Amino acid sequence: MARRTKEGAQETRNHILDTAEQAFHDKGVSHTTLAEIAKAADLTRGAIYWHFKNKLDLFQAMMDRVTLPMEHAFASGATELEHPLTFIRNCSLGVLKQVTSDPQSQRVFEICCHKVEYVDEMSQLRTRHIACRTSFLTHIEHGFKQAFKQGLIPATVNPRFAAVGLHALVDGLIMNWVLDPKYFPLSKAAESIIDAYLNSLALPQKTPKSVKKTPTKRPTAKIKRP
Amino acid sequence: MARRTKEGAQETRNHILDTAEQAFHDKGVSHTTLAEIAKAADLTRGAIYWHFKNKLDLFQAMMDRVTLPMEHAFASGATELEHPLTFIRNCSLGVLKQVTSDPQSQRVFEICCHKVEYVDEMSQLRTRHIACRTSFLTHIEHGFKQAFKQGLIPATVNPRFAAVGLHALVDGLIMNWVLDPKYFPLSKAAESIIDAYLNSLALPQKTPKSVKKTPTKRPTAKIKRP
DNA sequence: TATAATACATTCATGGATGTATGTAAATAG
DNA sequence: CTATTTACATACATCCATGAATGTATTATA
Repeated sequence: MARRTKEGAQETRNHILDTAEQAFHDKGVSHTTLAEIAKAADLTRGAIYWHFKNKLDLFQAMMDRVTLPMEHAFASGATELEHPLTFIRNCSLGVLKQVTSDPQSQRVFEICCHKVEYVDEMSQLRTRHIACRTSFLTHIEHGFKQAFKQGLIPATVNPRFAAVGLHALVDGLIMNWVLDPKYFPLSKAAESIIDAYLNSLALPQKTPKSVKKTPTKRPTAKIKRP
Repeated sequence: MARRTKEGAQETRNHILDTAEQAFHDKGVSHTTLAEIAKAADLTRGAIYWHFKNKLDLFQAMMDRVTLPMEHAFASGATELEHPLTFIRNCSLGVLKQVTSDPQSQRVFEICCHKVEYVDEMSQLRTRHIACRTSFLTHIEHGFKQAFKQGLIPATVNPRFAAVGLHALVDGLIMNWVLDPKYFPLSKAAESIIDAYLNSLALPQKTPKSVKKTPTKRPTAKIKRP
C-alpha cells in the first residue's frame, strides 16, 4: 500500500516472520506457499521477496529468532566448571523450561520436529541440527568429565554415553510434548525426570547425594508420586 | 509393460512400495511426486493409481509394512507380568534393536522422524503416532505398577512419569540415531543407557539390584567405559 | 472360446507455485 | 527541490503435480 520508513520496514519484516511462523505451524513448511503467507500478513509476495531471498531464507530467519538466543545463552554458560552437575542440570532444565513457557519457542520447536522435511535445501537445517547437538553434547560430556575429576560420579560412568543419553532424554521429552502438550505436564515432570537420570549416574553405591542444587527451590532428587 | 498375473501384481505392488520408501527417504514425502516414484520403479503413474488410492494411501501402506508387525509383536508380549522390569527392558531394547539391525525399519523411522510433515492429510499419521505412544506408555506404566507390587521399585517412583521418561529416552535415541547413525553406536550403547535408566528407579537406597536379566548375555547394569 | 475383469499405459484438463520483471509512491540525500 | 533509493505491489511466464478419463493387452472365467 503505502510507503514505509526504515523502522516500518523492520516491523513489516517481523510481521512476515510472525505470520510465516504461524502458517508453517498450521500447514507445515512445504505445504505453505509464499502467497498464503503474504495474504495472511496483508501483503503481497513482492514484500516477502523484498525482505527474503526465498522460502528457505524466510524459514531460516524465522528459526534464528528462537535458536540463536538459545545457542548463544548455552555457549556463554559453558564456562561454568565449578559445579558441573549443576551446570548440566541447568542446561537441560533451561531448554525444557523455555519450550514449555515460551509459546513462540513451542511453535518453532513443533515446526522443527514435526512440520518440516530435512531434505533438499532444508538439509541445511539437518546440518545445523547436528551441529547444535554436537555442541550440546560436547559441553555435557565435558561436564561429566569434570564431575568425575571432582569425584561426583564414579569411573564406571562413560561420560560420552551419559551425555548421549541425557540429550536423547531431553530431546525426546520436547518432541513428545510438542506433539501433544496435553499428553503430560512437562513443566511439572521435567525436574523429576532429569534428576532421576542424573542421580542414576552419581555415585550409586554410596549415600545417594543429590545433585548440587540451584538457589531456586528443588524438592528432592527422586521422582515422587503426586 | 506387459500384463501380469495375480502374483505378478503383488510383486509390482511391493516393488512400488520399495521404490516409494527409497524415494521418500531421499527427497522427503511432500517433495516426492508419484511420477518420480513411477519412473524409478520403471512404471507409470497409472500403475500406482491402480494399486493405491493416492499418495497418502501409498504412504500408509509403506508404513504398515514396518509398524504393523511391530505393534502386533508389542501387544502380544504385553501379557508378561512375572518379571515386569524384564518385560520393560525387553520392550525398549527390542525396538532399538529392530531399528539398528533392520535397514528397512531404519529408513521408515527416518522418514517418520525427519522426512514427513504431520499436517493436513498426514495428520492421520500424527493421530496414529499418538495412539502408538499411548499403547506403549500404558503397557510400560502397568509394568512399573507391577514392579512396585513385587517390591522391585520403591513407592517414590511415579510409574507414569517413569514410563514417560523411558519412552522419551527410547524415542530420543532412535530419532537422533537415524538422523546420523555415525553419531554414536546405538547398538552398542543401548543396553548401557536403558539399564542405567532402569537402575535409577530400582530401589535406590538399598543394594542396587540389577534388573532381571534375560537369558542372553548381559554385562552389568551400570554404564562402563569401553 | 467368448466374455469380462485385471493390470497396467497414455493422454488430458486444471490449478497452483515459483521466480522474475516491471510499476510506483514515498522517503531520503544532496 | 530534484534525484535516487527504498519498500513494496502487480503482472507474467514457466513449470510441474494431480486426478481422472480413456486405451489396451493379458488373464481368468464360464
